Amino acid sequence: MKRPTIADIARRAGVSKGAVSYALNGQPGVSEATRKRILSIAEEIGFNANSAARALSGARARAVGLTLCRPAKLLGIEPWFMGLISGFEAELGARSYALTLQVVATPEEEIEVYRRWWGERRIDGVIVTDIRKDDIRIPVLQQLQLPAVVIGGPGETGSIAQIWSDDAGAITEAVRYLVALGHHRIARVSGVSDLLHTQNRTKAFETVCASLGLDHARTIPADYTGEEGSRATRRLLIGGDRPTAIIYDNDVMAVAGLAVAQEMGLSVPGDLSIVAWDDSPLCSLVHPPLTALSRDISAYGAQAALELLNAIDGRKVGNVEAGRVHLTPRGSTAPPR
Amino acid sequence: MKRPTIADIARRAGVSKGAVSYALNGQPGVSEATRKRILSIAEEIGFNANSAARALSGARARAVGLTLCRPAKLLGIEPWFMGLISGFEAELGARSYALTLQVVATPEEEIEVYRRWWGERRIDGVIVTDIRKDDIRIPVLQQLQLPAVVIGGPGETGSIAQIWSDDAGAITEAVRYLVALGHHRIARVSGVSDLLHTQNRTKAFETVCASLGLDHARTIPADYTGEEGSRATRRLLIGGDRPTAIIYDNDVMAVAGLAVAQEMGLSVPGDLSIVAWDDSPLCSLVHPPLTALSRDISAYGAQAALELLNAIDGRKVGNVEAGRVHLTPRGSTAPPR
DNA sequence: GCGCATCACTGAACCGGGTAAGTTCTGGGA
DNA sequence: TCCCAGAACTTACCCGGTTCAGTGATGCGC
Repeated sequence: MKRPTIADIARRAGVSKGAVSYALNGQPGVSEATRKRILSIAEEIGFNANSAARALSGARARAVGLTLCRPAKLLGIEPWFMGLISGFEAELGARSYALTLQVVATPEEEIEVYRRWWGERRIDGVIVTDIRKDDIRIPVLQQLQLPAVVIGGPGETGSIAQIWSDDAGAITEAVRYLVALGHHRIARVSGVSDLLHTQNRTKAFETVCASLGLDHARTIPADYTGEEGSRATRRLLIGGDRPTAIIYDNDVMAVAGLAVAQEMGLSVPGDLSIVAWDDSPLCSLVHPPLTALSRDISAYGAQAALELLNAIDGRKVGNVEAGRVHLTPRGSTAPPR
Repeated sequence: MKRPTIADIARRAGVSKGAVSYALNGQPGVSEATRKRILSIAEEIGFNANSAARALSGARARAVGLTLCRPAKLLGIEPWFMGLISGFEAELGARSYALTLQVVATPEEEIEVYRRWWGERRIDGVIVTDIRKDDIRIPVLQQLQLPAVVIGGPGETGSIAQIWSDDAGAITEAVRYLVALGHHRIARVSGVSDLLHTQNRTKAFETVCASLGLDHARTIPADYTGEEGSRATRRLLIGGDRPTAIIYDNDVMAVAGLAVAQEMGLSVPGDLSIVAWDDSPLCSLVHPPLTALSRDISAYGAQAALELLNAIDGRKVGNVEAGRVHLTPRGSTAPPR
């Protein structure tokens, strides 16, 4: 089956290629009558512009790139990325931008992918996640002048757009809630510690605990995986002055922590209260369902995509705060016995 | 920063564009010495061929497409797709093929996306999942002559390559194992019932139960979500002759089923044994860890990508059985009390 | 009735690689 | 010495859109 081109349309409409191009793109230069005729022919023969030809002349690939830099094992189970991806799609799909995905192992490899994409003109911009302090990807993107949007922060991203959520406010709310329930010994199991948002959360956690006079507050670093979540939880629970509440930096570690508590014969929430960061169906799936810090990840992704499209179109972009994180109380939190 | 082109290389090497193209593609027509010189210049200035230009002349986009047709909520939590994606990437990345993703709501919309991709020449082939009986996507792909590989089955896909796993054998093994433990009342909570592999599993489940003389065997249809998993489990457990073992068609429903059992005060595996289809970190995360039907999803994806690349290159493709599914016993199965 | 602006369109160049066809040069055999 | 084969290139066109300069035709004001 032969793919129709604008030349086919031009022939049938009895006009030149140029006129067809103007008509299809809503440019001035053709009469309304001709435009209608051309559009109806295009519709009739099922015309879609060849993306390569368009990219070659117009310098717009109509695609954006996303790299996933997490071990495959974790990628699968963490709802975060898929939520983000659905959000992107909502905005991208509406403007028929494609999303190109690449799984990488390290930030260095990620930079290589950016360079390759840029050289190949394969994408018009990238979405950057898992931002670190003094992230080595930022200067490369600036040097390449590759439009980008950073998810996470707030941090220093120079001229690059940024979407972030108020992690400090959220963790403060969670700690205050636990204290209000009567907890005094609160611990936290954190995600990968060189990520910027982990550092922001840790700082905020320490600040609020200090201000409330909680002496036993401490953060055990982990890496978002269930294994590390279990290990950190065991370390916390076998100690003499074990915490009565634990806040986990993601849902996977929280579920793992719940399993450890059950395995040790502790009742949740009687002996231990659990709060998960990032609500997902996983949190309501287990028993008891987990109290969580919820945010609309999909909306977060949509907002990021929109910001990136703005950057690609050369419009002004900024430093945007995403929708609020709010606490969703469920069965895993209660006053300590 | 200007992107280097073959014209830049040609100028620096003192040869024509054509010679550079031959050299870079390993074609005959240039001397070994010139080829080396050209390659080293390309390396030095960080040349990457413009994918649009290449696609336009060579008619190869060096990208493959994948559509995800599941509600966003489920997409996030099911490890299956992300596992598959990592698998694809392993093969695609090695040949610098890109993976283009699109989230869709219905098979009809999926067909629209295929047509658009085809018209835009954006991709060289597609990976088709969630295959149904008399799937409406198959004839469209054949008509467009769009290279494709179908994941799932076995079923009728005509000339299109297919990767499938022995679901019938796996469910037979699971039932035999439960019977060997002493279970007689075994139920199953299935996935979306018009999917081909669900039907294959249901048929095999009925066959093996009949051959073993299990009268109480029954399948409750669900849809892979935690909500439906819970609902089906409740229906099964409140009945008079409640099953002593349940097999779930995915891990998410199995975890939800475990939570329902705990909520109803039933002990797992004392009062109820649970088997999950598709092992994932989620299964080892909960307490007790779930006995699962394991398969290497990532390898499954890699195999599919390889088969698709073969189809794109016009090589013969066939009907491939993926690695075996095997039973991984964990804490959620035991003899009934 | 003339000049000029505007509209509607055409023709051709262009983007950056791929490749068929043509050209030049070298060396070996008769 | 001449001829021819083959290597090592160059030239030029192709892919399918976009865009800019140019061309008639029309309308409008004076």
